Amino acid sequence: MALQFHNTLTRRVEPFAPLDPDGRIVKIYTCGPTVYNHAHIGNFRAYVFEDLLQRHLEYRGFTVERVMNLTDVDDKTIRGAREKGVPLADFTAPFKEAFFQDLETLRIKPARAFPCATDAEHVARMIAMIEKLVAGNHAYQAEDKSVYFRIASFSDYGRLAHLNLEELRPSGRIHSDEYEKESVGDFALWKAHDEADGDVKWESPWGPGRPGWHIECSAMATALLGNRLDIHCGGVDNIFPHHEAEIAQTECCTGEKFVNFWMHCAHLMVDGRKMAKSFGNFYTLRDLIDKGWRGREVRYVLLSAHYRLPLNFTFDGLAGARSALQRLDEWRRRLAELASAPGTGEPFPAGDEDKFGAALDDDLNVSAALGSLFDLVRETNRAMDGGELSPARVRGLLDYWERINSILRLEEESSEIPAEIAALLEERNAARAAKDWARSDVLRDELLARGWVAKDTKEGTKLTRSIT
RNA sequence: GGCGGGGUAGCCAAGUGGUAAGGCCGGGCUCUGCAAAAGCCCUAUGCGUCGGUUCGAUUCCGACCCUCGCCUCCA
Repeated sequence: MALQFHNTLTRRVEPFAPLDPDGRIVKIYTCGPTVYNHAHIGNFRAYVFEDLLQRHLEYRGFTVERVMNLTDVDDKTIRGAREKGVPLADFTAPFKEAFFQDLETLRIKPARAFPCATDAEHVARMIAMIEKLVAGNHAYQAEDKSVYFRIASFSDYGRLAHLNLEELRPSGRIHSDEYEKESVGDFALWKAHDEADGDVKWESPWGPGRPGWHIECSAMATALLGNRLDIHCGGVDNIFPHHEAEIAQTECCTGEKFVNFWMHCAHLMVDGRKMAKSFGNFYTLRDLIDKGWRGREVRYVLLSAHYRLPLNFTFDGLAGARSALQRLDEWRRRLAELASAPGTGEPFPAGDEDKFGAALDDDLNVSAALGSLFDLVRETNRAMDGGELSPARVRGLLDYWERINSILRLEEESSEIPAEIAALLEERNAARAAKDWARSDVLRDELLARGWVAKDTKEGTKLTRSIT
């Protein structure tokens, strides 16, 4: 099956082909976090989905150029800095650093660039774009000195979200100052400085102020990737208004179609309901790590359901992920032992029977892909039990695992056995050889206390790290 | 009110106009000094409800119920 993805613009699954005339480079822009706190696992669902997308494209031979922005100026960051009494940059810096650590914990491949909204060159570009929009009659300065995009000037506005602008119902999120706009749907490109912003301001042709949220993505995406993108990702809640606004601004500036494929992932829920601090079901990645869960376990949970379906996150699910991963670990370890003798691998899968890759080609059907992997695990375990797997075949299977793991990145943490642990193991082996079971059991407990599980198998005792 | 996701075993979750992948849990077996671990095997006459089309519907059509979300700075 040819590679195909769901496109929010058309609400259809469409064959994917990059803009690159050589068909090699894929340009992706992904909306990143607002750094006013630690990102929560719902945020990371989107980033893990984007990671899966990138890695699968790479599996298929594309070179992915991906950019992810960091929003480091907005109402929330300004408020946070004020409450703490520190400059904005000092307030956001630790959250930026934490975010990068979290990406690493979840084994998310870093983007090629992580531009920040406050980067001088990007602020300059935002201002330049706004000037162009004003000159082109797509934007205007209102009485409150802010500059707004005139949605009436862009006939496609509402196309991505499939919203009929006449039927929009006012919500509580509209601020009182917005009646200064020509239309209630007009959104801010440049926000005039006010008291609450403190010293957070940039000079502009419209007076001091700061960029609106939407324009930052348009400026940074076009600056780093060009006027046209292959794919733009985000959570479904970004469809409207954020991505709608991005299309309007960017296309009015460039006169070109901004994005070919819009891909949005559904929300994460926790225990069957929206994650919210008031429900007591709000978790950052750090909360889970502190509870003893591993990054790859969280990654597995976030990865294992299709990205366009709501994902219900539970601790039962996390425990299930742990068990499933151990099954994969054990399988890989068995293969590795059987493959230890040198030799040539027998290519696997034979021909084009790559069910795993084929499933992902179909709009990242990761559930089907994992299903095929576990089928393979069971079949080959059975063959290994019966001693029917040749070393060459085993090496081929290991090679296949390496390839699909370049997408999944679910391998176990490498665990070198420390000398003292090895010494305890030696001692226990001696006790067992002497059939001194009491001593053997004491040493097993000792190993366990130090975080290692001893398993006596017919090939001898094996050590693995205990969980938590 | 408008727009859009979902409802498949105890839990999570693929999928198809022809009789339900996979994972977790549970049960059985094997291995084993014991234990643990691991491996194998088993586990939905059923796919929200009610109608319709069809030789045949979980799949297509219609109505309805439930649930989650978006509707102007939430991934």
